[in-house]
Amino acid sequence: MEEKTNATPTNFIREIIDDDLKTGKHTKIHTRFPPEPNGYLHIGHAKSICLNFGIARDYSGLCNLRFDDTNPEKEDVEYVDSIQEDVKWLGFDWDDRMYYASDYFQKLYEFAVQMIKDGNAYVDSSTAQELKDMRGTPTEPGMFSPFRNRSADENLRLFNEMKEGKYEDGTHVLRAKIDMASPNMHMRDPVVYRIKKATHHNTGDEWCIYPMYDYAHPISDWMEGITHSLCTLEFEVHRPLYDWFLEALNLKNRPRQIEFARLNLTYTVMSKRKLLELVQEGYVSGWDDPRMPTICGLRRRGYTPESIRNFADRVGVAKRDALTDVALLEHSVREDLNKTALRMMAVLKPLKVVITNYPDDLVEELETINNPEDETKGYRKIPFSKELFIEEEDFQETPHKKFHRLSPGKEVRLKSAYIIKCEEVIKNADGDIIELRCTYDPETKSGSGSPRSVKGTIHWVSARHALKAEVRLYERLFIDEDPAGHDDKDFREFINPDSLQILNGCLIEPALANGKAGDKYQFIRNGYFCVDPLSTEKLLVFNRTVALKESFTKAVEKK
RNA sequence: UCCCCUUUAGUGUAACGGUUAGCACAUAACUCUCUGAAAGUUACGGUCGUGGUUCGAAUCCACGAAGGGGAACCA
Repeated sequence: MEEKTNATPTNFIREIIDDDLKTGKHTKIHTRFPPEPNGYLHIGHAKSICLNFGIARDYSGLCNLRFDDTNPEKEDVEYVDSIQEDVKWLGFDWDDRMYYASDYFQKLYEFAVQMIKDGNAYVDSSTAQELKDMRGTPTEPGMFSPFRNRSADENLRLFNEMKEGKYEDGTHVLRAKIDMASPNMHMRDPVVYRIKKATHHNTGDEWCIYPMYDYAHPISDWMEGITHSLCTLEFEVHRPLYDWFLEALNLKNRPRQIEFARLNLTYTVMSKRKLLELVQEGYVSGWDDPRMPTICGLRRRGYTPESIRNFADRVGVAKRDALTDVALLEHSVREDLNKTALRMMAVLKPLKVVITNYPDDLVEELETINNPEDETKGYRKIPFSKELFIEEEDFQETPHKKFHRLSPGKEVRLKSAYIIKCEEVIKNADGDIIELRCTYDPETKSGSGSPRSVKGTIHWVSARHALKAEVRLYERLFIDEDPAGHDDKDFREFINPDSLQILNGCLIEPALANGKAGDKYQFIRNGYFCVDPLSTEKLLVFNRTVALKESFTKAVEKK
């Protein structure tokens, strides 16, 4: 369990850490995963979680979970709960180091007072619009606010009054005094505190002034003893500010911010706003819809934590914007499930087969292996009888030349059972095939050592013993590789109308009767499936996690 | 328009001045198979461009191009 054969590949961040360890800059590595509790975590967060917690694990360091909750209007406990659940589910543990940026509000306030005393911050009483107007543009420097030279005493008094709730939202802000002419807009006297008379999910009504991210983040990192503060590329231009606050407050043992490219996956969207729109506008059933790239969606879809961690390792970490092929994610689950999932017989689109020469009332209990990749998973019995169901598409009346399943006069092996031969095709008045009449060769029972072999082997269920089930097949949610990547088109235009297909008449082998939510199986020759949380004894519901790779249909389709 | 970042096969990533530029996924072919899966073998295919430095450049420099980010009292 401990030693991994497939070690996490190195990356530029690990190289920086190696170097910091070598030079003695640090002796212990400390990272953090700092989500804002304003939405559900998705696969992109999983990358960050695996990076931060993975580094802590590999360097015998620590990784904190910290809720970056400096904006009460957007945050909610619903999200802090789901985030904890998802991080744990992914297999990571923050021990007792779960923090909130809001835990630091008092300290943050004191540091702000210090900055005012040092002449590094001032209260600005301009309106938001005036602030915007004075900021200038990327090509033109900003202008000094008329409030920029208020005395420290006046600033202190005003800032305290802001805190005491004397002023309304938007009437004053605290600003860092930096450089209104900086080519980096973030350095043009950024807002440090704003007034928000809102109830905070953690601190309630204790505060009515809230620190901005740019200010709270470096200090929170510093207070937790973070050595490497990893974030995504869009914060690159914030780094000078991050460093500026640490410098202005003369803090020692400073954390270092390092940016990496966020994860993008083909055929999906990753922004919280877009995911929210998919939920709110009813394109999906909720945050945990199995088509969603959210952690809870992937979990419900049947993805395993192991497969997501392996995926994150394979994706790697770098600084260039990338669009990762979702096939890599799918490969990661297949790889994991192939080793762990029990094989089961399940017929999604049933076609009746009657074995005419099989005794009417005989039921044989045939033995089959649970997972050929893992002998220790053992064997089980499957009932076999005269009337069976096979997969509709495993029969072709006029077979394609390379088709080697069942067709008139041809033979096929029923997995773990017998070789059968199709003798007669029964059709209804409309000409639809409704039944196949076959004969079986009693000498070919599985495990009997029969020398006969046929090209095809198909799965089946016994009509009398099969259970009914609902099976949900999922396709990609979007028909475009990069639905959010078109300036001229809304991502909704690329929604795949056929991303969900519900099959109602599926028939599954009786061993599947007591599957519990989340149980994972391979339905032989069909794919990997898991029991949906909404599944009941009365109505078994399965989600297809991912189909098996299928070279035959692909080859045929190409012709 | 100004600032910052990035650029290696179809995709993702490695190589840190000296390797036939590696690995994974994808794709294709074959072998095997009581899953047309898995497994195994093979194939395919790459350093953004132009100059320069150097005995030697994916790697260093310059210029250019392309992509991304940046002007919330969001994170």
